[in-house]
Amino acid sequence: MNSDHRAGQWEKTLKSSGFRITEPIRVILRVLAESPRALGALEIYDAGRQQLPRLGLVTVYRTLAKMEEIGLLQHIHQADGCHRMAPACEGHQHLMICNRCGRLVFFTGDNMDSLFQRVADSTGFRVEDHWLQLFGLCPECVTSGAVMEPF
Amino acid sequence: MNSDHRAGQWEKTLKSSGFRITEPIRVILRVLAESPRALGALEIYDAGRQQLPRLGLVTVYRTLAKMEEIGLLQHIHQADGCHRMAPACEGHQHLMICNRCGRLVFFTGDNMDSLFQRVADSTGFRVEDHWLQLFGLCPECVTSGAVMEPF
DNA sequence: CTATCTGCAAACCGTTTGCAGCGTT
DNA sequence: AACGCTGCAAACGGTTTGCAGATAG
Repeated sequence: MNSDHRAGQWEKTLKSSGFRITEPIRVILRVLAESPRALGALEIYDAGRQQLPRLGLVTVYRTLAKMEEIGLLQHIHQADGCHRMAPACEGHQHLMICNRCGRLVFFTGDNMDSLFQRVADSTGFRVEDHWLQLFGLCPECVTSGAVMEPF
Repeated sequence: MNSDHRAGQWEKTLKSSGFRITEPIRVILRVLAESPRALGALEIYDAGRQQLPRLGLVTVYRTLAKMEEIGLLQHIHQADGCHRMAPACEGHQHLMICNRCGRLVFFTGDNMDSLFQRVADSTGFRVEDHWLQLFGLCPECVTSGAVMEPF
């Protein structure tokens, strides 16, 4: 299964970064890897406690911080705030977020460099990094009907 | 002066949206209009108290909320959080943020539609909205030397 | 065996709310 | 004169820290 594989990869990277692998961490990795959408710390905590009732919210925060630190996760910034986490983009990937179900879809926006070059030429700004997110409807929600409130 | 003009425009829009114009609000508008970079509520509070010592932090929050509600301001999402506010983008404008001094530069990214079309075609995702921010060095910081920590 | 990780409680920080009085309109 | 706006204090929600005990390596 794909999410098992992702969790396994994350575990390996954490271990090789010098972190110890414990049961709470394994549970958190599983919750994150199985979710099709970005999750807040409290959501991870709630889902995780179904597998490991003694799990603490603090452990969730500390694990998320480690994973973000070594580039496994990223904060997702949405209109309602910035507390959800998702797998990090790789290479030139960017994120699309479904306004209806919250599903994340990664895509590769390869040709932004010409835009950046144009902007740099016309403003004198030296572009070092960029941040692009698209919002809309994922294929499932396009076919299944009307637009609703997020989540 | 340009920032006076901007503050005046904001004041007019607030008034025509049914809000009353008071001294605290005028101070907050002035602080925002004069800043070349995005400001957090506490920063606005501190700057505002130099003009009006009895200004309350709560009033800052309430004024920012009104201004965001009627489309005058936007939240700026940066690596260190999402608590700073800046003038809203107009039309097809996007934002560049200087990694060194925080200066905001607006630019018009007119030709993103073809990218969105390509992404929509290849993923089935219906793109409804997008969000693009560039990070780098503003012209002043490019010429004045090395990259430093933000702010 | 030791350093790291854990969970709890409490601190912390940015933001919001209840309220009585003030000031715009 | 009426209603919105103000500032204060206190509540609030999300996140972080101090600590003593548990556990991975």
